[in-house]
Amino acid sequence: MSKREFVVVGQDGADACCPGLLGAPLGEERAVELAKVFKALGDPVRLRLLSMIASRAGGEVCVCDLTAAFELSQPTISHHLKLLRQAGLIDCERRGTWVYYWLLPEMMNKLAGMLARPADAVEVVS
Amino acid sequence: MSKREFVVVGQDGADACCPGLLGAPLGEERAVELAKVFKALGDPVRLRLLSMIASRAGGEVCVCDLTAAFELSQPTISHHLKLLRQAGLIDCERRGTWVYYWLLPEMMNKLAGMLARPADAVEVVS
DNA sequence: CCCCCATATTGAAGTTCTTCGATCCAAGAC
DNA sequence: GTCTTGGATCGAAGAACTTCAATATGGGGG
Repeated sequence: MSKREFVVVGQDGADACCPGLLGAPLGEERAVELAKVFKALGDPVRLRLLSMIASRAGGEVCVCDLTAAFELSQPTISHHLKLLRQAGLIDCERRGTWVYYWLLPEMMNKLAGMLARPADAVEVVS
Repeated sequence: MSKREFVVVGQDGADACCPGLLGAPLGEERAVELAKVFKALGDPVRLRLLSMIASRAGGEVCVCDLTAAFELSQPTISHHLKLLRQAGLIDCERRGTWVYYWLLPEMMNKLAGMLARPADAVEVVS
């Protein structure tokens, strides 16, 4: 067994996001947090929900439209939306009878930054 | 229920990657494929493994080093490495007694591109 | 040839995830 | 107030995931 050790760089404060996955070994805490978000993306239904929400022109989608787009029960869609919201990927608001969801681009940018190679990661134009 | 429909743009051929999550609603097939990759990233152990592999200077890591870095059994690490490999994120080769793993940057770039906003997505400098 | 070491595979136990039907809550219409 | 409709929550069933001990495989060394 080649005796080399891994120096962990991770956890540089609550929201400091920047070494990325590819720059230095991830600390366990940060890995647990990041994994929650990727896990939220790890389901076809949730990916399609997110994509529908993100690509809608006005920036907002009514739950009724989302539910109608799948052959799944309404509670199931509601559950997936909840997971996406808990992952920090979307948010919602009730307006009268309907509830509208929209994308939170910060989290998407953060993830994209984590995946990009260190050289490319700098470039997240907001 | 507001009667609007979603036009699916998805599946533009095997590996055409480009509308991204945020540009147009994802087709089911593409969602299923993408979800597999994100699911592979949705576990803290696998995230750390990937990060260790990606950040290692020489570009390659011996399994023995990876196994030593966790308090998990050797079969468990082996299983996680297999999932990462099946997701197209890493590859490996046996050289004598040891097996070495390395990152496949194409998949990382593809994912980063999917998450980036359409405007930003163009910029994957190889 | 037989033994040893590094990984992979198998099989099983416990946990978590996905989904549903049933039910509850919020808000508008009457 | 009562009714209706959109959406969230609850509880349960089945599938999938994580982990381990045991075992198999592949190569080098004696």
